[in-house]
Amino acid sequence: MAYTVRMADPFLPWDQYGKPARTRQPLSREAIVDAAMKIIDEQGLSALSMRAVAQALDTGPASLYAHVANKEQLIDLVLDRVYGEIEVPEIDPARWQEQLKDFTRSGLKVILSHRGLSAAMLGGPPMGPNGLRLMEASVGLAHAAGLSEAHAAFMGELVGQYIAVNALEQETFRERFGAASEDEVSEWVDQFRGYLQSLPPERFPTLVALARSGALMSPNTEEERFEMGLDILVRGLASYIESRN
Amino acid sequence: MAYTVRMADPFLPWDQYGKPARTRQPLSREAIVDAAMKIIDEQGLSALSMRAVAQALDTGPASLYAHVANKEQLIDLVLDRVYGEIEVPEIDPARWQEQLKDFTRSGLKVILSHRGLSAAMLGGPPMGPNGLRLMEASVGLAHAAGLSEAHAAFMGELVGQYIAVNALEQETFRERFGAASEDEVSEWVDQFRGYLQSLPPERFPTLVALARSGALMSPNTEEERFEMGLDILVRGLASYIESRN
DNA sequence: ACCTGAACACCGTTCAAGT
DNA sequence: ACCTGAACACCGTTCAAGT
Repeated sequence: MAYTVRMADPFLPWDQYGKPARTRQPLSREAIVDAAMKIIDEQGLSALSMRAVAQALDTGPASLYAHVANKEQLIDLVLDRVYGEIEVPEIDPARWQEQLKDFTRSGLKVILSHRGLSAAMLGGPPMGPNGLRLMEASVGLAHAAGLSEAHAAFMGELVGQYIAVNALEQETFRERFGAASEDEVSEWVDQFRGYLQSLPPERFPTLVALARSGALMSPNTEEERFEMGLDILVRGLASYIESRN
Repeated sequence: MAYTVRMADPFLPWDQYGKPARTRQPLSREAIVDAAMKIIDEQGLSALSMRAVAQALDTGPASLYAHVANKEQLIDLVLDRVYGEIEVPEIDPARWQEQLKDFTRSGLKVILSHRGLSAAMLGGPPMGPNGLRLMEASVGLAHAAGLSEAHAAFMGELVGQYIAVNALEQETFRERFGAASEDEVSEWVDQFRGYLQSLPPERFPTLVALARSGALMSPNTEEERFEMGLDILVRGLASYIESRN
């Protein structure tokens, strides 16, 4: 067996007498969430494992379980921290439509800045402190728009789902074509268009017409698509509210 | 080493001369998809593993890779088969709203009957043969309603996302409370209501009012919630279409 | 061409043992 | 109370070898 240097060895000059050479900061829930967040931001949610978090903290995976119930809870904790980054509006009933849109846009931007986390948003309603803040904002907005609290609560969920689904869609698209150049993407689109054109027009009249019509999908960029869906959502809400009066 | 019975052993009485005793049907993509589907229906998508599929087919996991590129592709194949179970309407432009709603309802019902699969729906636009059939139906419906093909294509995606998100929500709810009795659920709701009531009313005015107002969420059942969201979606679409004329 | 056993490089979580 | 090493019971996928 080889001789290995131990921290407590009093003969090493860099070892300050009385305390161990390098006190690693002790494990804590906060430190664990920090480490998890860093992994997600750098490598995406799919790279998050209890083992990776443990390694970042220079310990073994089993040690994490003293501070966190399981991986699911850890992700929820990260998610709630991320929710804290989303700006919420001061509610102005007269401008609820524009405020709701801004809120949704800001939510999308934040969640997209933590790769892969959008998938975790669909795990259930946000129940952490920051999640409740968001709930209050969107439910409050819908309430100010004229919905009962109960209907407004449902509306808050719709908005959250809209953000999550859009973030997820944009992420999976980037994952599939992220490495590809613009040329490669448009080549792929051309191929797909060609495939649609080759379908039997009796059974697929609209898709064939679509392929022939030039643009495959008219809201073309991610942003245009997000905005169009958001417009439809807000229009639907406004129409629903009107129908109740 | 123990003597092990071999299929070709000519001395065993149940071994019919000339062909092996039990010719297992050969592996095929179809058989693999069958087996995967059975596992999903019985135990949910989370129980689907290449190893489980292989075991069901009495072989090793490596054998599957001669017929299927990877697990992701296998899930896509299962998904497309499930898409085949969804009924599509004969398009009648005058009734597009009701037809769209029926189509969405039928889609939800089918996807819910294959536990966990809804999560896979969010992996991208459906590109298999049955998926294209659905695309033609929803895009055709939106086109009949007055949208350009390109806008209609985007609309088709919205509908798919709405189905997926609702199925996913209902499934995660059942997963979390599926084992619980109605009493346990309502006890949990009461607890949550109490928590909301205890929040500082200055910072959470709407949530506190909501908790005090009795019903936590007004569309109460899964079905009511689905229908209300669907109503909002269709209203939004109708309003959007009108604004373009 | 298809199938196989064995291996690679991972997972989340538990548990007895240490401090 | 907190941390650890080791193990349990899994994963998806690859690869050389067999038929």
